[in-house]
Amino acid sequence: MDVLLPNLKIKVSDGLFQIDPFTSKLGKKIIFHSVEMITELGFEKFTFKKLGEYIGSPEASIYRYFKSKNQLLFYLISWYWGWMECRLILETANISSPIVRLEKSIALVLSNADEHLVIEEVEIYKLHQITISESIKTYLKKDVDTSNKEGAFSNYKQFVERVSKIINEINPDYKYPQMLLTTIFEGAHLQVFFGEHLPRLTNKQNTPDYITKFYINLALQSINSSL
Amino acid sequence: MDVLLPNLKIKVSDGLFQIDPFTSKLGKKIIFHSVEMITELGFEKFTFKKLGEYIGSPEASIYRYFKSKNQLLFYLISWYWGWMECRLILETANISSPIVRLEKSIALVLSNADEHLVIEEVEIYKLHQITISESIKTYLKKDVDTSNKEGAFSNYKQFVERVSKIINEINPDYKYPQMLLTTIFEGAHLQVFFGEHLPRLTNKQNTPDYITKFYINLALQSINSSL
DNA sequence: TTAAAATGATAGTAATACTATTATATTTGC
DNA sequence: GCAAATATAATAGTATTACTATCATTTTAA
Repeated sequence: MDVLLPNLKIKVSDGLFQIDPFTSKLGKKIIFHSVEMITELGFEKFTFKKLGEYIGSPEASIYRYFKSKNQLLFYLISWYWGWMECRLILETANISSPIVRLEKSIALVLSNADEHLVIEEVEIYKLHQITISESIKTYLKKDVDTSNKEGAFSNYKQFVERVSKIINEINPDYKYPQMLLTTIFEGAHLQVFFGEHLPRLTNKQNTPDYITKFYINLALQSINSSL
Repeated sequence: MDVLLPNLKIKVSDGLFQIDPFTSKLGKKIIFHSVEMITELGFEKFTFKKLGEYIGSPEASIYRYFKSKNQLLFYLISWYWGWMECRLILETANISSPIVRLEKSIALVLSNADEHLVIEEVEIYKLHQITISESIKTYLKKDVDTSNKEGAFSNYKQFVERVSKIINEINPDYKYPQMLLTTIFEGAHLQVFFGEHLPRLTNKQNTPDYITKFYINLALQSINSSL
């Protein structure tokens, strides 16, 4: 896909960085290696000091790109949803059936990229894992309203919005598209996590796409019910 | 209800405390005021130092009851699910229809208590709010397997288990009761939060119980589908 | 070529999440 | 009622975190 979209530039709200990291070598190193380190350590144990040591730059230089490690995480996850929207557009183009488009959208959220795919210095596979375990934590905070104003969730909202419209093509009277979709997207990420760590909270199956199928069924049932 | 169940003692795994807080005055103060402070400050900005200053005891004394602030949060949320299971048992007793029992179970997760209800030093209303915004964060961590072994999620799993059985009464062939329920419970908490802070990610209605109705419908549709 | 901008090197700060030690209350068993 | 055991208070200390500040040096752009 990097071959197909060579001039792709994912948009991220400018409240999510101090200097656009893609404008310099150091910026790109910050992106690439922060994704690596957060995947490995988890966000909590990740620090700018460790990142600085790893890439051979002082902490202070990283702070010129991102004012806090929270801002960096917002940036990465926002980039992820921007990237997901691109994929969504591509993968649903030229499909007339809204049901099929919805199915593809749900499958997309659960599908990870090839393990070695790197777009714009971003290791997609690792960023997907970060999103699964960290994204929900970014809004469940006391200062969510501030983060929201800085644009932390714009790309996610836009993604949800786009899929909502597909739902309303299927059933124009359906009243809960956003509610249904966030239930599905957040639920889907959670089931992946439960499957690995808390199996009694899910129903893991041998087929690789049981989660996708479950949520596609859930969506279609709800959309077509007379709620 | 405190009148109905005067001898109620909620069980919490003994990996979630160092000394049972209900065995002493100080312990009870820790529980009561930590619930207050976490509600007010959010868990991140809550510290044992602040709590100690507030209740007039040194930090070190609190550490004898809970080895970390994480352990205290696990304790509180575990207590919450223990309490919820009690309510579940009471509220579904003597109801023969499993569909009605399931409906009551879902409604229960979304219903908050009276604002001034205090059981065993716990302000239920505030603990419900803590659970909404903090519980999901407690498992999405790198050390989830350790916390799990310490019993951090036992009460939640048991609650889910109990409701799962109701689902299987409705449809013995249904394969995904846990997956459906965690989707609903976590989703329900999230929609409450979105309704207050990120309205574009939900579909808030004027009726107070629109979330409950949405999830009850979702559950019944899925359980009766031939998935 | 020069000045502006970015980066590096280094230092410092307040707060966090604890641990350790010793003194003083409080409770319990006899 | 009193000693022994136990719980709590008072105080100090540590490594780490999440930054901020300053100034020298390198890189880049006009």
